[in-house]
Amino acid sequence: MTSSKVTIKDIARELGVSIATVSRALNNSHEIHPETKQNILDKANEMRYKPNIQARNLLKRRSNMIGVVVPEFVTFFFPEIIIGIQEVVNKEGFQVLICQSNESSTLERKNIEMLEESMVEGLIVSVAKDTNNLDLFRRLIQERMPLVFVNRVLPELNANHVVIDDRKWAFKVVEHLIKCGYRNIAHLAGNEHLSVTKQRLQGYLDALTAYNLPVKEHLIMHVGVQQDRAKVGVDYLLSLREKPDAIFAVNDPVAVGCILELKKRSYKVPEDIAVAGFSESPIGRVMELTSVYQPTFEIGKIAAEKLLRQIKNYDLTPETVTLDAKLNIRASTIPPHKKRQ
Amino acid sequence: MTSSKVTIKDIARELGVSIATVSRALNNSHEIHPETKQNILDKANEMRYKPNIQARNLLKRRSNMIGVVVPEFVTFFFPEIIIGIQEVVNKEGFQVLICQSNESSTLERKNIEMLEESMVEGLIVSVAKDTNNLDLFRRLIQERMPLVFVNRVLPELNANHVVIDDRKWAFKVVEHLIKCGYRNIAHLAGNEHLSVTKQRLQGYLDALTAYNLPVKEHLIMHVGVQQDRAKVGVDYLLSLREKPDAIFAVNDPVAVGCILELKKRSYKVPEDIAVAGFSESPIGRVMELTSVYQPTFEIGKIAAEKLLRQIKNYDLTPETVTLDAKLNIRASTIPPHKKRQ
DNA sequence: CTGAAAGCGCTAACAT
DNA sequence: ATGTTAGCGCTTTCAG
Repeated sequence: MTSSKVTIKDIARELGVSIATVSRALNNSHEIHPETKQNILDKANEMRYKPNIQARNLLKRRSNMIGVVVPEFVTFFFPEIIIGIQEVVNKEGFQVLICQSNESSTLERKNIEMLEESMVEGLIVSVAKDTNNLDLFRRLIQERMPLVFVNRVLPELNANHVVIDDRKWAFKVVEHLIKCGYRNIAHLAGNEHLSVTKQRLQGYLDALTAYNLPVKEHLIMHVGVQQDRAKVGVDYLLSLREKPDAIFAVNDPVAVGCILELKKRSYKVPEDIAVAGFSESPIGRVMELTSVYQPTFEIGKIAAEKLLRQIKNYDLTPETVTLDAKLNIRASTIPPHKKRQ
Repeated sequence: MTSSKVTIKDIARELGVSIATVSRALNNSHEIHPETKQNILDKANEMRYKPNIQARNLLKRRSNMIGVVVPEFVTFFFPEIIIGIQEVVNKEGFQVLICQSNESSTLERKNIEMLEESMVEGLIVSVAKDTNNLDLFRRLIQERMPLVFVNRVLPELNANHVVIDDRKWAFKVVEHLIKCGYRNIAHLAGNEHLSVTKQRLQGYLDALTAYNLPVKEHLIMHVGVQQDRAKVGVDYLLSLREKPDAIFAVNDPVAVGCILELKKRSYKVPEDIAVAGFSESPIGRVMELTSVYQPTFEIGKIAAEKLLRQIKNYDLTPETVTLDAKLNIRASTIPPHKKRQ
């Protein structure tokens, strides 16, 4: 019934040749008579032969699979990275095993262990929001598992990283806000361990300093990276005596959450409070949210290329690739006619 | 270096036992002395032994992998279905190979062939918008490949399907519009071959008929399922002498596209034209779009369960599972105070 | 309770 | 150009 029952042995028996000859025909070796080759190919086709990859993989000690672990894949961001990855590795005959850690470092660990058991030849990882134990990754590196981090990376590790310059682009966002005349700019930051959180916060601080604005600690709050976390941030900021006139959120989900919360409280964006995000999302675009566009496909592609090179043992020196990005200014931060100053 | 170099042979040699004994210990067989077993387990641990799944799979003629092919996974919908799938099959020790056809039946075919080559034990598929050649699927069914369709199904095929009642829920959407007083309800339909297109169109027709409203062919247009396709639909509908007062779009992306296009032309939603979608999306929620919620996780879970049962040969009679859904009414269709009538 | 041996499907020397 | 043979790492009879 199932076609995968047919093996080269069957073809060999059927044609009265040896399995080696069949194998040669199937792998179009040159050391085979064209006629026998054609016969075998025809027969294989007729018998609906399908090679058993597992046998071949066992022999070659390969699996032709890589693993990808991301915090989630229900929003566009990681899926787009994954598409970039697939595009590159499929072309090289690799399959991709995709796991989502659901922002839990425990599940992340389990995923990675599952992927190891599945014998993936390499791993592309974007860590969960609470990942701060690096032992697992240290072990992987020590065991020479090809490994590339994307977006949410672990700079402490001597590994491959593919990122944008979060610090620089956060600076640009805040600089834009300052140039629009906003002076009391709050920052809703992400989870403390995350590389992107630290970098974007630093960019925010850089910009204030560069433009001689005071850093007000009470305008900075770590709320996390998810949309529903915006509420506590907005609640807090609006409770201040001196309310902010702009909010720079760690990412688009939080920024979108802010806009919704502000609207709920009848604050107008940007008239009363401007809002900017990061890692431009489709939903942010629809809401006219100022944000930083990340080249997601490109991130995936570059990460995949680096991983393949590592798998093939080309270059083994870990390296950080920093890709370009773009600040897109939209209605959520454009003040109506020289608002102030 | 690489831990996966250690085999049961190595452990056996190290301990002076046979590989059979090692195998027994590792598979906690009962026919082994507890002490030798413990020794072996300790040694395996010490040597960082990792079983070679491929060898085991080869022997057992399994792969422990299933394939999933969806049109895309950058919007929430299919990712959520996939999460449901993973949840079920991971628990059973299966891995999931995910492919996106990018709405192309050609790529869909390639994906499926790639998955076959990877020796997946079953397939969960949601077809591309232009899939109308069923030969590939007929072959799969004939070759007894376990197969479940979700959302975009092929009713012509005697296969497993997991869906909601698109016709019924489209009826409910249009019924709601009618009850709100809208009388000139247009339908922007999807690609003609798609099951969901046909069903939702039928539900639209059902509702008009049920409420004794005339079916106006010129208010129906097949535009496709992607957001950017809304433009041609809106252009057309607004060019009519008798413009519609409501639009029922085949899905949320098209509905969102409509709202954006209407706003661009200074039409107010819902005051000038109401808009309803289908398959509620996060972006739709933010835009206050009336839509039908689909139980995405559940769809994935049920599909996975059916597939596993097929793989294990439990029940082989193909079946269509119809899950419940929910109409969520939001601002995009609520007329301001008995608008008309 | 343990070991020897066969074999899953395939490739790659090594012969012929 | 083709066949023979030896495994890849593992499980599983079948003997002892």
